[in-house]
Amino acid sequence: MELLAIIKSLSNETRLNILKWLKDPFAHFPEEELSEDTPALGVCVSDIAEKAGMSVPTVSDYLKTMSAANILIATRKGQWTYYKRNEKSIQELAIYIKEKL
Amino acid sequence: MELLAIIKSLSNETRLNILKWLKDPFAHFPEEELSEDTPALGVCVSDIAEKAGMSVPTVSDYLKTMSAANILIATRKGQWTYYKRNEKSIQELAIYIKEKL
DNA sequence: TAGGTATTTAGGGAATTCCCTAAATTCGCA
DNA sequence: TGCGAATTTAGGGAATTCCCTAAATACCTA
Repeated sequence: MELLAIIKSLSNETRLNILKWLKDPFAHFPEEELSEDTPALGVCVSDIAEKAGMSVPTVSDYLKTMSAANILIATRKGQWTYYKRNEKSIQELAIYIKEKL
Repeated sequence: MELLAIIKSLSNETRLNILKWLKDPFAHFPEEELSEDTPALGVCVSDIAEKAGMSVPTVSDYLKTMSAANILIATRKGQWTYYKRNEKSIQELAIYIKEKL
């Protein structure tokens, strides 16, 4: 648990929004971009960039930062990289703040 | 709960340390600087700056940011401003992350 | 009211973060 | 093999954050 790295990875409005959107992709991304694999894989970079209204490279880097902090999980599948939340880490963060911070 | 403001107020190593030090002032500040009022009031700016090894104005500003985010509580007493943790807000943060983020 | 101590406000240089475009890389498929 | 689509890497201008010194303010006490 690198608390500072996690907090920094969340200290930006867009990145915080991404985390929230990924909590329920079906509520936040166009249905035609999603599939039955979405719950297991997450959402691909370009769909997240589109939703964020930002360039793909910027969002790619944001997602990389968040998975480096272990708050997102990346899965490469063919030419796509899918990102989903790391629910375990998010719960650990909550517990750390509650008990240790 | 302004989540982004709270996270930003914690996204710096020194500020995060301050929050941890204030969890147990008697373990982190010289005894002669503390008193029976410490648990109720917290620790004054210059003692925190000294512990952090940073200038008083810098730490004063950090503390102001953290109390603006409602994560610390300031009490002015004479010429001193004491800062203590806002345990309620910290618990709310943990709960928000656990349940809403 | 004058002087001393604690803090805050102002101002600014250095470092970091934000977020873009261009180029490079990765991978699927004809 | 070669083209097209998705992503990542590189490079950099603009904005923000970091954290200092100097000056101003607040408050106490003689």
